Amino acid sequence: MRVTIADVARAAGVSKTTVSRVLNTKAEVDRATAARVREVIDELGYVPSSRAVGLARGRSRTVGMLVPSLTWPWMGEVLQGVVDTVEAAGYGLLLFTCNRGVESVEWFTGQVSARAFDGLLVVEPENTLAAITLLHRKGLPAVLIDDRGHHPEFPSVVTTNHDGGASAARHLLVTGRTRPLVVTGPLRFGCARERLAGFRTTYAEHGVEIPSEMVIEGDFTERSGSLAVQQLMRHGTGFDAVFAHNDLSAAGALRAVRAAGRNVPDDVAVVGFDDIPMARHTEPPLTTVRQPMRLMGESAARLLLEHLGGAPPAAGPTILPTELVVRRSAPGP
Amino acid sequence: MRVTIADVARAAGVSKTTVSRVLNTKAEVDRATAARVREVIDELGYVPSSRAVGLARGRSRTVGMLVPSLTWPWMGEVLQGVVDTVEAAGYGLLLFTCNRGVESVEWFTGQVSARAFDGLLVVEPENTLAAITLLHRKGLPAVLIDDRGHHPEFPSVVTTNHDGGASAARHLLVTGRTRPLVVTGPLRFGCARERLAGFRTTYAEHGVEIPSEMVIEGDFTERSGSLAVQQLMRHGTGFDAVFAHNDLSAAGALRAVRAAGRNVPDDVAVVGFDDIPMARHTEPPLTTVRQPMRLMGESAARLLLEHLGGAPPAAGPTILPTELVVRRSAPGP
DNA sequence: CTGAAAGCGCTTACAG
DNA sequence: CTGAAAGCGCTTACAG
Repeated sequence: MRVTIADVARAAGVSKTTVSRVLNTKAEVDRATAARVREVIDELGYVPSSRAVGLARGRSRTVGMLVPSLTWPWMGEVLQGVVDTVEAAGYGLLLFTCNRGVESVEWFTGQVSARAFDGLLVVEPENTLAAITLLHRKGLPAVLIDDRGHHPEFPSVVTTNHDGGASAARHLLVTGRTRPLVVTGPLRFGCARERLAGFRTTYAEHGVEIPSEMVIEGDFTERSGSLAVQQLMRHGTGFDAVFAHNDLSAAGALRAVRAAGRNVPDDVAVVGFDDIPMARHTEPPLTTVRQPMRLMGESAARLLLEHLGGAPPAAGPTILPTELVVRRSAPGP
Repeated sequence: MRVTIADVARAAGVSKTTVSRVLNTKAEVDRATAARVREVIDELGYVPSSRAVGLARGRSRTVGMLVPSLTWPWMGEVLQGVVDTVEAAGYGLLLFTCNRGVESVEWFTGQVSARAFDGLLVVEPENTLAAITLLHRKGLPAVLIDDRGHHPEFPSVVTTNHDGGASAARHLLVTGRTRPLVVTGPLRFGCARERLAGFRTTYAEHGVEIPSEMVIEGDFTERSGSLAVQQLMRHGTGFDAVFAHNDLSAAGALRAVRAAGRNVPDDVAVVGFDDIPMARHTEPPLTTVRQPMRLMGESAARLLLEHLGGAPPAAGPTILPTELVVRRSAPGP
């Protein structure tokens, strides 16, 4: 039925060994023989079975990728960066989600044990970290993307969260905002703590201490942005800016501010984080700290592939810079 | 190093055949023997190698998915539906993109020939259709998602594009809009033609023929929405509504209308198609025809899995209903 | 430069 | 109910 290496060998009048050699371009094959074999391969349309190759070689030329959810606004960019890089290197990408909870994790670890892939790319695993650490210690090469929790045990690709927070602060300070509300991400995440620290430190350097009631912990949802704003208003606490730790909660904050009849940016400037597609479509469009998601995906994939190719695992995180994107919700001076 | 079926057999004092039987829960194994084998399996933490199983069985319990791009706003939903369904059935998902053009297609067809997966899910292939049709004819089970071009040769999952267009028309008619501008998708796509037909027919049924200068072909980009509006305004042609064939171009149209100093929805109502996350964040939020993207992913996956499980391929497309989501850009009467 | 043979880790007739 | 053996389609020492 399907054409195998044996068919090619027979048709070319050589051994399977020789066919295998020209397939893998080993040096020691006679030029004429190689040419003949290649002809037969084309003629028969032969393509080696990836399963058989994988079994014989002990690796599958496939990398796994585990993500918490595929519907997060910036996940597509990360994924695209990963797929492009991985494909260009001749690897396949096996995709896993934690969407179904424990069941997902079990299925996933099963796939690891089954050696379904050679290495793993992980985005923010939250509840899977224990499992992944275990697998990693047992020898599964892995790279973390946007390591929320700081796990120096893993190679990782991260953005400059601290700097990003600082750049938001500088921008707001330059435009004269001295009473900012900060809507953070979950503070158990390193990225949220860093964004906050960068922001706060910069304000402090300019002589402004941000009081604790002006820092409200959110959870990256739009709702948490609205709630934070409403809470502050209820208490009658004045503020002239909002720095939210992602664009979704920034959009929520922005909406709540306007719903309260106050103008953005005249009364309150709003700055987000991420620069998801939506950020250009809020009213007014959102000033935000851009994370290079696609590049992060590419870098992580490259790191993993290099490791799979024999290079030593990266020591320390790869750090990619954020960039402030100024739009009308917080215009320049 | 890694524990194999031979190790289990030895430790349990049985043959590999027997271990394989309990692994695959064949009936003809003695209960006590089976229990002992299972114990050893747990003890040793044995998991069968997916490569070896795949090679021996001739199928890999993996499905491939080919998408044009991962960064389209609704792709995440489709993907999530697919992954959840596929994982729950114990299959892996191998992801491919056409992002790198010809190279991608070659890589992809190579993976097919290499039997890297058992079946294929495809979203809107545009330039890959020839290749996919060939593979399909050669026996690759495949299901199309949101078949843009109408290829009855393939099983597919689609939405009610005609109905969707009709529901947009009814909504606008009920609110008294008699001079609508239609910004279509590329008319080589069946979905765009159907949305247009549904819309036009409904208007015609209510005695309103939409003149051809009020139908402008777009390309699903935001820019094409803005351009269409600007073009019409330049010509001084009056209109009191816009129906755009996706939310991106609807957002562009909406923005252009407002930039021209006209009010949405008072002067011009705007209706989109898709209901991507952004639709809730335009100003004003977008009324749109919702496509059940996640459900489409789930349905397509289920169709493919059934086929792989031995069921005959689905005859005719699976049709999932659209739903009009009313927001402020085109409120109800 | 080339090939026979063993091996990768499973499954599956076949025989008992 | 159980096992020996062949087979899935490759790669890789080893020998020549």
